[in-house]
Amino acid sequence: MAETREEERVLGNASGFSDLSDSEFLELEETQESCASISKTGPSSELPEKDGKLISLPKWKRGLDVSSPMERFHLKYLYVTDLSTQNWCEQQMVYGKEFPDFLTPEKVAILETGASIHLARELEVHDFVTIPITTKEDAWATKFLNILSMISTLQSEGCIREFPVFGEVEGVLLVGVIDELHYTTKGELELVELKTRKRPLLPLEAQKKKDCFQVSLYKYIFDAMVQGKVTPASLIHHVKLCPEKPLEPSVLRYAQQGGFSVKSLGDLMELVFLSLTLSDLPVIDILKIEYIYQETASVLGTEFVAFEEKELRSKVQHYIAYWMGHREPQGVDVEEAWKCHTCSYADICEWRKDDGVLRSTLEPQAKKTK
DNA sequence: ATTGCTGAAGGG
Repeated sequence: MAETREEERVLGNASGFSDLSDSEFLELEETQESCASISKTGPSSELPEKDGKLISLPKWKRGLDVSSPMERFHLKYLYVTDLSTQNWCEQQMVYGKEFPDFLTPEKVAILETGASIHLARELEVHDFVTIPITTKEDAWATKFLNILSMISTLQSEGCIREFPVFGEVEGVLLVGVIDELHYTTKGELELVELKTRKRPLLPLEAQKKKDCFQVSLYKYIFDAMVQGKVTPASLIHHVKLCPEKPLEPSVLRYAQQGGFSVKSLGDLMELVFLSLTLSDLPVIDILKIEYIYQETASVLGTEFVAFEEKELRSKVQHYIAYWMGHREPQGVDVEEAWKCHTCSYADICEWRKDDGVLRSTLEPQAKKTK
């Protein structure tokens, strides 16, 4: 059941789209895979050498490099979880971008278990239909179709899962997915973020802090979307989308099946903008995090997060400053050096070696300049 | 080739 990048799932019948059979899409999917597979390259081959030295970029690119991390990593946007990882340890997040797939098998297993629990919950509220896509315009169009159907499901049935959000923050586009949105019996819009845990223990304060930051960021972006602050133009600019580029026929057909008379991505974006702002969607009233034990699914703890916009904004400003190249990345303070114990990059971490953790123990006042 | 590019989250 491996999925490829050339296909994209959209919501199935449960959400108001008419009943196109899965088999029809599956057939298309096979055809697509066979012709697109050659263009697919493997994961980055930039791995640490045996002697422990890192090779991140070819030598010719080093030294003269004055570009921002956004440019260096060829990023058009960031994920919400990039920033929450950055909240945990900025240096670790940077290594994660430089050397993806650096996780231990144990960690991978925990993450996979978490992912499958999330998937099972998503399947409780809607089905998947597979649609072949070829361009990023197709991918975004599929996302928009999902948003349109989810808005109507939320307003009619009161609960949706895996709602995509995006918006420009501090000059950078942030993209993410909200686990769950539902109306409470009091009619308030509540966000739920589910966190599964390997061991039946409550999260540490640092973990909670990071998760609170994550859900606060979701609210910030979602609210901006329903308030009309996220415009098609901004998205086109950041993602460098071509709103007039022809969409894959399968995507167009699916849009029409859903009753959306759009002929281009541009049309679809306008429709999403209108739907977001004119569907009487409220801002998010309640932010809730639920920690559950992976093995039994029993609830270990529930956190209600007080949304502090100013505090959130100043954190985001600080994080984005790194991405824009306005400051160097930093690792954790010595008080949080325990985080290094479970970090995949501890062995190669330059922050640990020189100016980071040790600096604050050895030379609390005077910073050494390299 | 000096040129390019992205399901997001997954847990600690």
